[in-house]
Amino acid sequence: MKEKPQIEKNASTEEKIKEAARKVFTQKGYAATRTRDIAEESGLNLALINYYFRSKENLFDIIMLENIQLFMHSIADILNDHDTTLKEKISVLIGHYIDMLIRNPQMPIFILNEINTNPGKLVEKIGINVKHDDLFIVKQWKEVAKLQGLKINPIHIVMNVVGMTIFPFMGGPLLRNRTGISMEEFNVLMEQRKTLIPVWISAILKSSVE
Amino acid sequence: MKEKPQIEKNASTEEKIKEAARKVFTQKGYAATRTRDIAEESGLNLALINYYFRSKENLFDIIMLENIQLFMHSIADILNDHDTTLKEKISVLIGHYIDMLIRNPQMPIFILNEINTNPGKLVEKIGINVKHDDLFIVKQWKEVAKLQGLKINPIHIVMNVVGMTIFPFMGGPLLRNRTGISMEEFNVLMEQRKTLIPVWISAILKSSVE
DNA sequence: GTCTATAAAGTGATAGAC
DNA sequence: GTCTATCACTTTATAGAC
Repeated sequence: MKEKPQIEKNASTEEKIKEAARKVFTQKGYAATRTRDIAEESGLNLALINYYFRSKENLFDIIMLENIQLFMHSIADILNDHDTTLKEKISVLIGHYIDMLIRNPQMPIFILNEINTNPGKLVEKIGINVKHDDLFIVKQWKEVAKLQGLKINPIHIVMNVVGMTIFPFMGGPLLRNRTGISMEEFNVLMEQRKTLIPVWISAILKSSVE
Repeated sequence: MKEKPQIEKNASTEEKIKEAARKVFTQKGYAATRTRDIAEESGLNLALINYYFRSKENLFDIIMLENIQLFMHSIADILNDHDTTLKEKISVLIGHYIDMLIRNPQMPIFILNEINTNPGKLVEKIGINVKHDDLFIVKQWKEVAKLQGLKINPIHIVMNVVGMTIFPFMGGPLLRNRTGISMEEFNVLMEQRKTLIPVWISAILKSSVE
């Protein structure tokens, strides 16, 4: 996996602007960031932003699309892997996301807030490009559900996995403020959750037999 | 519990502005809302906003403080109730929040986003005003944990309860878009979760004995 | 490609009439 | 208290020199 440096020294001007924009947009949101902020953050001139990207909105769209692709990246591959069990898929997925969220803790709140603020505009850009029913994990779910007699809407399980994985990062700043735990301690807890959440999901499934 | 009408017809001018501001701020966030939006939404004049509230920021602070108080309201009472068990407290809390979130689904993303955007400014205003260790629920947790031999940091349980309860509302717009389920169907799922989440939490606790 | 200067449009806030 | 008109300032975007 390619590591992305905070501000690459010898990057092209275009790339410098994108990196700066990614940082500022993610931190302050679209409306609150000024093109001047991006220029300052990148150490470049204000006019260059329009020279390379034509407009603030266009630059934002590019950044956001990349963010979303990063978020969706490899999900389909994981969910469609024919060589892993259902449980294994869940574990891999959770580990994958927690790793990414430790590096980019502000991403989910940024993405969800922009979706919320601008309903319709962003949602259509998000596509796994795979029909749900074609995913191997759906077949596996149906098998397991039948075998174990699970009486539960799988959407609830999805909500639980995603909520338990992502939410702590969204509430992190507030939580750390209330409890006084440090960023390092917080990340240790998140690392623990990589192994804990799959266990909890198993327990939830066991409690959902009729 | 007092029901709050969307736009009260015979409300005072001050209250009309507050209602409009609450709506627009919650939908678009602080930076993206213009005082003109609030004026238009309230059906009143732009100048009245400054007449009654002096500035956009001051109005926002008032709205946000009320939102946070609504969010925190009665939590301490529930957590400190000497007449309910630990499990009952969790059930009451979840039901309380899901009811509120069905009415105000955008609230969490709004609040968390503003906290994220403006670190420090809002966090200090949020206070349960009760020392954690004084809460009766903490005592109950310790008892239960000792009795059942629970080996788990209670912060994980808090994250799970809050994440499973609140996150679905934050991801709701995206989820509905991807799955095609309607707002009504979504709310039915949320109603189900009032009883399901407590069961799941029990299952998680059972799986956490050493 | 990169910069300075400035146009063009928006935005929070207020003065002053009613 | 409420309105219209307007000021003062910010912000995006571009023209034009280098």
